[in-house]
Amino acid sequence: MLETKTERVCGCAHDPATFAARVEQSCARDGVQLTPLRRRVLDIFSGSAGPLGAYAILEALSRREGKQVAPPTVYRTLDFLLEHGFVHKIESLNAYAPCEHLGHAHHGMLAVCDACGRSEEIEDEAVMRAIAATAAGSGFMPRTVMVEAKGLCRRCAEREAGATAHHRNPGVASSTSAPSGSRK
Amino acid sequence: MLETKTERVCGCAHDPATFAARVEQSCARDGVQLTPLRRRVLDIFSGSAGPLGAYAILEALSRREGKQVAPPTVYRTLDFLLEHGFVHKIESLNAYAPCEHLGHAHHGMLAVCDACGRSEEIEDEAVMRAIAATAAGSGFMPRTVMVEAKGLCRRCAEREAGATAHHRNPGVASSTSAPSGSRK
DNA sequence: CTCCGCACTGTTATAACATAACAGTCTGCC
DNA sequence: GGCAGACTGTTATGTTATAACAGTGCGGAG
Ligand SMILES: [Zn+2]
Ligand SMILES: [Zn+2]
Ligand SMILES: [Zn+2]
Ligand SMILES: [Zn+2]
Repeated sequence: MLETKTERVCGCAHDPATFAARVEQSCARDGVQLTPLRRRVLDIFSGSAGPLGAYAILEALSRREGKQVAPPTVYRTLDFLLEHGFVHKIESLNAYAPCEHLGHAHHGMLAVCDACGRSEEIEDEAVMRAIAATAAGSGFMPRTVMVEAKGLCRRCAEREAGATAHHRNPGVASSTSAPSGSRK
Repeated sequence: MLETKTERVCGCAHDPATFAARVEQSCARDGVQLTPLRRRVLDIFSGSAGPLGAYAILEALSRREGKQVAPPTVYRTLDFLLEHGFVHKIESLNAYAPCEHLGHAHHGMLAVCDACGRSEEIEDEAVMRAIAATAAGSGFMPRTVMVEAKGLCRRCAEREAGATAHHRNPGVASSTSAPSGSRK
């Protein structure tokens, strides 16, 4: 919610605040039906600093609508967004994150920060080629491939390095827990 | 349960039937405590043709013990096996599979067959190097990496190719559902 | 215009996956 | 004996996801 715009190699703007608007344009262009409900869920993603669990979305939605929303409503919306590649599921977190590379037929590697809970989607043509090659070598024909890494994002890694340099702090900065409805 | 021994590049025997015995040896060598309960769970893995969900293990265990077993019993056993690298969790399936590369400090890619439900663990030094490089390029410091592929294993791919060649069968061979407690 | 199908949403109930918290047992050590 | 630690049992509950069916609104065929 504090972070905006980070430049990447691919050159596209990943400003979370404009995520919903960009998806909206994409839908208009492709004749895909972006209903009010779906749009509200996109807004919720736009306003989040990290991946969201289905039930976190459910709560945000309930707050926004002023009345209780049921799980299938959320899961159906997520199905729609997943099918169209507007969001990705992070399996190791049971959470969902907005796609940061809308439009590219990217094959993304998801990197999740253990410290701040944010996720980022890294372009990785080389990784996917390596995986395809390895799979082919064993006779396996992949249809979908998922790569998820956990570790420290640049910001958190730098902050931690600084902390240890200053006062030899052994405790990990994990009091800064995940920003939104996911645990583990 | 029908399949035995498949030879791989790495040269180690992956016979599921001997999985429990091999883990047992490993524990004896390392002074790790392999209790009867843990051993029974290993046996259950040995007797399975594919990944097992926690509740599938629970049921198998309950049957074997003759009395109802509770979830924590299973999850604690799985924790033990995971910690020691004897089994892996397949996040995209919420299921667990025996390690096929006991002993190697492997970094495995898990390949799950959509048709027969089996999983295999493929060695992939190159993939892990590519991932590390990609991550480094974006400033991310990975601690753990997960690679999961879904598609067709060699056997199923061949069978399907044969089927389509013979009578132009459009229906996927998905009636041959997953072998054990997992869906999706 | 009417009827129908289709896409979307609402609602209730339940399935599937996972953990918290506390109690009991056994074993080895002081 | 008394105690600590590792393991297991037990009860209850939390979290994630889906099944099944009902209602609504809209556009096109007849
Ligand atoms: Zn993406
Ligand atoms: Zn971070
Ligand atoms: Zn392994
Ligand atoms: Zn197969």
